Amino acid sequence: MKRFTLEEIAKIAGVSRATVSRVVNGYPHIRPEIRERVQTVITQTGFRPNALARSLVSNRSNIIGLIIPSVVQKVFTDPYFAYLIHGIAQACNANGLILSLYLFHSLEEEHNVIQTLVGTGLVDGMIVTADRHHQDMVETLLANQIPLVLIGEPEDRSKISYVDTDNIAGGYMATKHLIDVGYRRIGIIAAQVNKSSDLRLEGYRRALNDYGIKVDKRLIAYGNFSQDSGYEAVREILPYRPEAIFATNDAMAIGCMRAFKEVNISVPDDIGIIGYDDFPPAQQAAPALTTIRQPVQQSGIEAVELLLELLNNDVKVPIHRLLDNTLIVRASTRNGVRVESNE
Amino acid sequence: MKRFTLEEIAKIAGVSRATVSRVVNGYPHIRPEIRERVQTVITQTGFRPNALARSLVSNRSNIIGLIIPSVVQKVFTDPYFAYLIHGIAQACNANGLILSLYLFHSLEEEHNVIQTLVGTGLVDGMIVTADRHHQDMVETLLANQIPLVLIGEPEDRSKISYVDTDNIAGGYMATKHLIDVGYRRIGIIAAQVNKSSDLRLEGYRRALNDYGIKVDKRLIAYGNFSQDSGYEAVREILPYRPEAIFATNDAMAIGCMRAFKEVNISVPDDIGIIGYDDFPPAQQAAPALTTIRQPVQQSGIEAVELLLELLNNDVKVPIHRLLDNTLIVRASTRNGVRVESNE
DNA sequence: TTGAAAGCGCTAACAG
DNA sequence: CTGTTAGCGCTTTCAA
Repeated sequence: MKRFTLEEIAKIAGVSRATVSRVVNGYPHIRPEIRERVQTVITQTGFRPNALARSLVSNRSNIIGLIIPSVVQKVFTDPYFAYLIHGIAQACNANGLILSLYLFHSLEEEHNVIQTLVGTGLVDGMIVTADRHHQDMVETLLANQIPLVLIGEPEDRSKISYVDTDNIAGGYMATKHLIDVGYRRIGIIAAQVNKSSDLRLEGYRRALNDYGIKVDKRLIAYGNFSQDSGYEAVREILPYRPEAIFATNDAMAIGCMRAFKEVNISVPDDIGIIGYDDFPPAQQAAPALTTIRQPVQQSGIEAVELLLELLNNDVKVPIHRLLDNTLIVRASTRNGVRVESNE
Repeated sequence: MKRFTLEEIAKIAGVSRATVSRVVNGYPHIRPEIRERVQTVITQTGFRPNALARSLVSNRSNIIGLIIPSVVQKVFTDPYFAYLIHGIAQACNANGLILSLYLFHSLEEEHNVIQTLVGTGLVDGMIVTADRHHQDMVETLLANQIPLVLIGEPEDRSKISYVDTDNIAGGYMATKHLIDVGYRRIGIIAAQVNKSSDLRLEGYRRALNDYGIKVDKRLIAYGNFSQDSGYEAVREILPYRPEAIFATNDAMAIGCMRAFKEVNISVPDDIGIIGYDDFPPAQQAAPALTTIRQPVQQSGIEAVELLLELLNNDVKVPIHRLLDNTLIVRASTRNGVRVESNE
């Protein structure tokens, strides 16, 4: 299939290049018969305007970049990124955007690629998955005036737009649920040096405060979001006889359940447990895990749409978008204020 | 940081636009002092040539597309894709290519996106992960003369370039290992309607033939690459007393081991088992799984490099690149021709 | 409502 | 060795 240019289409249709351009772009004031004539030639030839030429004059490439400054292995195995990319790709397709993906295997590579990219005008904007170790890259992007949306709350919220799920509210919701169904001594397994987990922990604190329950430090332990770390961490808490545990992600919650099983503590009768994420393993756990569902895919969509707004109405102030989570009650927390077990 | 153009740099440096272009592109015959003067201005201004303008005139965007016509959820949870994308991204970074990612959530979306993309000259070429259900998309790409490299062997090998790991050799190698260490009645758990598995099965057949072992149909069963399916499938074979099982992926092999455990068959003494892939779960299995390691990341790299060759020396004949696998001996197959167990 | 012409920022002959 | 010039394919005034 030969590639045609505007010029050629114009000649075939016996009109000017400008006219063809107008029908291609849906400009309204064109004599119907002309429009039709041109249209016919376009379909017959299979003409598609050259994206590069278009971009050059319009100064918009319709390409956005997604930067994932993490270990590749981790990224593509973590359901979080699956949902996120799912949402981003979906929104790109819906808005006629091309998604370009930036993955790095070393900081040096990251630096080089970003440096050679920036300033070339290739991408209209960037989405960066938050990671506190890559502040300088974000600075570079910002310095080069590349519209930017972060996924996840950054350290410094003042100058960057981001979308995130509402982790404080989520942590609050999880803790409140435990309180609602009657648990009082509530432990938490948080994650070290992780902003999201920090915020969920903050929600936990606020909920306890609001319900007049004192925060007991001995009921707070830390893991690293892995199942094993949950298993380890909860054993530090167990001696202090918690009635329920809030793990700041599902994997750690499942690790907790493994620990309970080993010492014959039954869920949810002896102890309640709630996770966070609601990725597939939560449902498959036995008993099925009560958890907080994050709208991860939706945050991908929102990120693209926010970026689009940034591009279109050059807003200067950073915009922050927080998405609501949902409490998913399953079998790992007890039902109402029931006290006795079924067995 | 203001964006400069060649023209502006030229004016500042007191030379012509062409000269600046030449130093930017490393053209050799330039008076050193001029080169240096221009270079200085470039670094001072932070000038980067506009990628779009460059692409327009050179007719090369240096953007390649990666099309993954599968369910997004599956893709980003499967370690196979993690390694593959790892390799592709790495090769792109190394070769100054931009990677654009095409994910679809419906056939309609796939069709629309491909249609609007094709013919715009935005991408120089495409890498498509093989999937036998998307032949028409491949046809469209081909019809539009978009240089194409498939990952995995397609149904019709005649007209498309592809890279794959050598599945026949891998299947042969796995089977031969089982024979080498003394197993004779060797069963296989293959996967339905999967080209890779078919080829591995073919390797199994050839190995048995070469060693004078008759293929026994009762020792062949099929799963779908999931752990559960391996668990189910192997139970069909067990009544026929296999001495060893070759599962055409690790997940099914692990499913088999679960089945063995339930009926108290011990690995590797009562039965040997070998998997295929060597993704992390293989190592973590107990006993650790003997398996065939596929160079998946390397196939990503090779795919990019092959595409690059296609782009540069417009070769017309399809090129096929088969990568070698490695036998990884662990604890799930016995050692040498040892017969008695350790226990 | 349409065409002519300028120009987006760059590269690549072609002169000199 | 360097500058001039002519585009790459498109959009967009500006006239007509």
